[in-house]
Amino acid sequence: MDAVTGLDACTTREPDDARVAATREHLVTPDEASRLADQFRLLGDPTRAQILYALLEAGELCVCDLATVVEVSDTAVSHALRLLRAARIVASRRAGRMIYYRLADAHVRMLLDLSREHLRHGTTGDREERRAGHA
Amino acid sequence: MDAVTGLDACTTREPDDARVAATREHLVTPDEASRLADQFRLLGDPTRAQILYALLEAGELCVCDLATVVEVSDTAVSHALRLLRAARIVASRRAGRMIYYRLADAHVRMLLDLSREHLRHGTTGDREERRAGHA
DNA sequence: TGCACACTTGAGCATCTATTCAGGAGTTAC
DNA sequence: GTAACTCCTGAATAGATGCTCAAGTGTGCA
Repeated sequence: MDAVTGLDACTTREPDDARVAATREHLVTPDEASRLADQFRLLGDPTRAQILYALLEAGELCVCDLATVVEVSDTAVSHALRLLRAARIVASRRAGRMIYYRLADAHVRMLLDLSREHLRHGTTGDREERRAGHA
Repeated sequence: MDAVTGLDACTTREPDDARVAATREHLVTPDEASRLADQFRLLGDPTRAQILYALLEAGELCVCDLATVVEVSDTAVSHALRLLRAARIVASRRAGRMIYYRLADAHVRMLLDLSREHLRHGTTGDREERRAGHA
């Protein structure tokens, strides 16, 4: 299994041992990758995305208003918020019989804003890696 | 359906019309939300996340090396890369019989880096919204 | 020309997910 | 107390997803 000595994995041939070893050195662990994927996956649903962007705009909204804005049932919103709350992506505050939700931290806001700008302004501030036109 | 006049959606009562209308004004469209969700969803799988972070570290890797690093079959990697390529999250370059993949643009790198730092350093540079301790 | 290699593609399948429906919990007002 | 209201929860179902297996494409080498 040692990547440096080169006796491993690929279906048929040995991989580029040095490069594999170097990459593995600083790579996120499977556990970290799994947690990162969990975070991204929660943003990866149209309903939840709309909820989050609505909160990004409004600051905070109750379940009822969120359901109106996003145009889905309040039950669906509640289920969505349950997942987002468990992942600490949103936070809540009770005011009477209403419960107001908001984005939990600046990180989420940055992520949402960054992605929205990327979507809207062509393909964001990259434009590198474009010299040769490969697939 | 007009949010300003307040004759709509919530299961039983009328929502906070002004707030709903104001939010809708600058909100991402359902179509935009859907495309944003598509992007996030592609990052929301442990295998794809590991692939992307491996590319973030290594710069570029062939399918074979990616399979070794991530410890999944080369077929699974290929399927994952197919989706990432279609979404222009990764780009490819052929060199002989190998095909090297890399992250397609700076935006993706920023997104991955931002999220990894957030995961590792507690809950990133937020720490606001923490005064009262609600759910 | 033929074979081996690196990668891709398609089908099949087990698993996960997002919604709806029905009912419950907590809050306010009477 | 009862009633109305906002939101939450659990079960059920239709649809999406990611893997494996088997076969196909394109490249390099003898």
